[in-house]
Amino acid sequence: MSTTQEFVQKLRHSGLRPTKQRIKICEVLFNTEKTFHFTINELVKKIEYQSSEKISLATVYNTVHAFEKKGYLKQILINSNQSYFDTNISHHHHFFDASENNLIDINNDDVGPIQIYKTIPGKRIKSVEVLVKIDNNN
Amino acid sequence: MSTTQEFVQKLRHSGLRPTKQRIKICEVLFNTEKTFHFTINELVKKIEYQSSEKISLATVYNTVHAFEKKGYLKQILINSNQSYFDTNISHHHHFFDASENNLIDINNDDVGPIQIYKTIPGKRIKSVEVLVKIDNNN
DNA sequence: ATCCCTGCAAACTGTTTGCAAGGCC
DNA sequence: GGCCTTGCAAACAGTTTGCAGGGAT
Repeated sequence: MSTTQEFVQKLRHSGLRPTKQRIKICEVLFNTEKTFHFTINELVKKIEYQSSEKISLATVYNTVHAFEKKGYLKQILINSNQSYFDTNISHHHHFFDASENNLIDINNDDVGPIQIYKTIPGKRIKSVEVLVKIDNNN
Repeated sequence: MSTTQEFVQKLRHSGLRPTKQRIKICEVLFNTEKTFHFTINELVKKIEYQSSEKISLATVYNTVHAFEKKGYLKQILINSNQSYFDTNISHHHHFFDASENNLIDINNDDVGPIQIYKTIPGKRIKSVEVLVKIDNNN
């Protein structure tokens, strides 16, 4: 749990003005025990539900992208018509359950070391992400 | 290199009528030495370039999805506003070069065995895909 | 006072759909 | 002939943009 003051500082520290909307979005995103995945639409609904106030769609997009650029959110790499974001910014992997269109975290510890035996000249590895597709067991 | 006859048979065998458009798309997709990645738009342009005839966008979408369902194409799981497809249907992995928005294949042999130490009850692993993000080395 | 941010609507992009005309079996 | 397929345009969904008004410093 964080206080409003901490969010204000966090925003200031990133060069983002602590507006009412951004603070509200911080509360919805970061005032939880567990990290979670969301789409912009889900986030908008969550905001309305939690505060009975509405934040303009464009503002939500702006803010989410600003937070992603600052490293407070990660964009999830699955192919979908909509963008998924993750409040878990630690390095981790995902199960993608195709039968339910559901995404589940896998901790870095739950994946053995990965060897890549191919290199690209002039390029350096930035991250290695594993996507495990799963299915109903029948 | 394949002949038109082989494409006709391939289509027939899949329960798809061998129309002029589908045969043309087969030629563009499968009459190459190397496999490649593409978006629908790139494919449309490639068709126009190679045959100076235009195939309706809706037909290209239909056909690509039909081919994907039949296993002749794979959809690539990167996050982008557009869908990427791959004519390489063998199990393999990808480098994603963020600085150039470029996707490079990694053969299955070039990735060591991957251990997943987490299971989801009632679910079975269908595939494990690795996405290696790379960067300019400076 | 200045500059940044918000909110609305319009614009845009990739994709899907409905339907009439045409092609394959 | 019957059914599938094509092509066009319209519809659709998610996202971005332009701009006027409002808020933060």
